[in-house]
Amino acid sequence: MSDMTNTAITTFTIGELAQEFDTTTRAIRFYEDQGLISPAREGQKRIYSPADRITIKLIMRGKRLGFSLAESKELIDLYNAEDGNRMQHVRVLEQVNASRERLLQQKADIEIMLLELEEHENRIQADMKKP
Amino acid sequence: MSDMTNTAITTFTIGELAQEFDTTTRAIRFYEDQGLISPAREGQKRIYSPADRITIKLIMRGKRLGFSLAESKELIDLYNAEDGNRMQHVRVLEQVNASRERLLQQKADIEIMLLELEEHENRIQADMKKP
DNA sequence: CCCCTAGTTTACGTTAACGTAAAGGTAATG
DNA sequence: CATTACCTTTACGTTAACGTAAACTAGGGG
Repeated sequence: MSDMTNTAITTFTIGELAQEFDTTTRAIRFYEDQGLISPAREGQKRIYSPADRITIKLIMRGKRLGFSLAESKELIDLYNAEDGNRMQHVRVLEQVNASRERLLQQKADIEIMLLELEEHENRIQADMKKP
Repeated sequence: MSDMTNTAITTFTIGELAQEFDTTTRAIRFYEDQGLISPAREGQKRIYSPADRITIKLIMRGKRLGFSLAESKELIDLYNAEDGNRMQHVRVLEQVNASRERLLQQKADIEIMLLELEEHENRIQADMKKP
């Protein structure tokens, strides 16, 4: 154990997170560069908190859905905006709705593509029994 | 009417399709360059068939889901592979399953993000009533 | 005949999201 | 004490997906 004074806070190294999310340390540093995460430092070394880890998880999920890093950053900033006055709140709610609509559109696209895949699969399987 | 000998086949110009799919002629020509479509020609001019139009629709849907053009091309080739022997069929079915799994993963990601958005929205709306 | 619109090719420019290489610091380990 | 395993910064390279500009053609209108 490295430090008994620590109150048992789980932290992660950049290598651990890279492995867990099947990415590279270069990528994770790049996300920091773009302002999506700001891990603590212990000397030179980056120390990632559970919250940082969640943020990376969100980034990866965004990537799977074709979100750009800029878009993911918007979402992250959205969730991190604790200090809201009413003006901010309204804008945040608008952003939430915009994101929701995008996701629903994607969901609809997925349903269509799944149906088309199934149709195609059926045609092929029918084709395999015939000649 | 341009030609009475034509048997009433609907065709499209590149400009029409660019408008319909809210993109540019440059983009559509690029897709051709990458081998995703091969429109007919009338002299120099590209003439797009309904099938070409469907292909472009598929490309656009793919883009909304974060598919690269290479990935969309795979799907298009998948659908266009009418001339299948059994070897081909097996590979096609594998491809279909791979695509399906990807889409299901995306769908799961979307459900999670929708839930998170809703949670966040609730927190904010609760926050707006308090102080 | 001139202009306008819509098409064409060719080619260089641009942005995002890292990859890759170089050069170095640090801590444990044989 | 030298090696190994991770970490660091800096910086140039790369790929995808077009954007943008230049220069040209073809057809219809006034």
